[in-house]
Amino acid sequence: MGASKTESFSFEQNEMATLFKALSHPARIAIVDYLLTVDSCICGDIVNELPLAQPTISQHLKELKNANIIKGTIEGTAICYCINPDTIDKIENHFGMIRHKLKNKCC
Amino acid sequence: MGASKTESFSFEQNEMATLFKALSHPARIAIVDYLLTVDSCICGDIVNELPLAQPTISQHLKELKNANIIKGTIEGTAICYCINPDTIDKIENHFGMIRHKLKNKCC
DNA sequence: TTGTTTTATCGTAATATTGCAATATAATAA
DNA sequence: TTATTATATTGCAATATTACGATAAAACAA
Repeated sequence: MGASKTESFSFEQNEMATLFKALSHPARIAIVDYLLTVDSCICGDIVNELPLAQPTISQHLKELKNANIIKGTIEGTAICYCINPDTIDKIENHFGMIRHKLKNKCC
Repeated sequence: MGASKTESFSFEQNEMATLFKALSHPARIAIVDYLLTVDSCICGDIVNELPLAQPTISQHLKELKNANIIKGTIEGTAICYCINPDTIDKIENHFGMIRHKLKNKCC
């Protein structure tokens, strides 16, 4: 064993787990943070911003892109990455649901 | 290589990454879901609810506990787990911040 | 005490993630 | 065309995660 038993869980559960997994690394949190501080959706100077090698950043960007947390558009030789607000909405809604269910609970 | 370069990132970035990592597995999402559906904070019949062996559930519960997403109180031989609303708050605040910074952005 | 029930831990195999050097690809410039 | 720049992919070593059988520990009952 060792692999996750994803087939045992619902689509929604797997979907949320995938979103959280994409955000489960400090470098990827830092990338999201950085994309939020720059006013325009600046591209690969993320490599200059973070203490990781270019292939490593590229890999983290790919994971964020696969999870739909960011999207990238080609601009000449560069690629412009930015946050996907729809996915942020989806995560916020999930916590809204949790918050709602948590009302009138003990503990 | 292979280990995360956690020391290269801020406390907050590591903290959020740790929270998301705790939620990055469908079984742990399912545990949180289940704890939200039961009215009282029911304990280890999570084992009966999920298609995973007892040691595996115990391990997942430990990770959720370490991340402060759930807390457990001893009740005789059983242990009663429930959601920690403070941690839910913390995550919601993080997305509140993202939402706020995302206002007036292009892409 | 012994037995029962419930949860945690140990040990280990299978698999996944992280990080980077080397290399490849894509778009533009000269 | 060749060069340059920016990003992606490959390959691999180090490490982490997942899952579970076996076993231990903790709380109570008889």
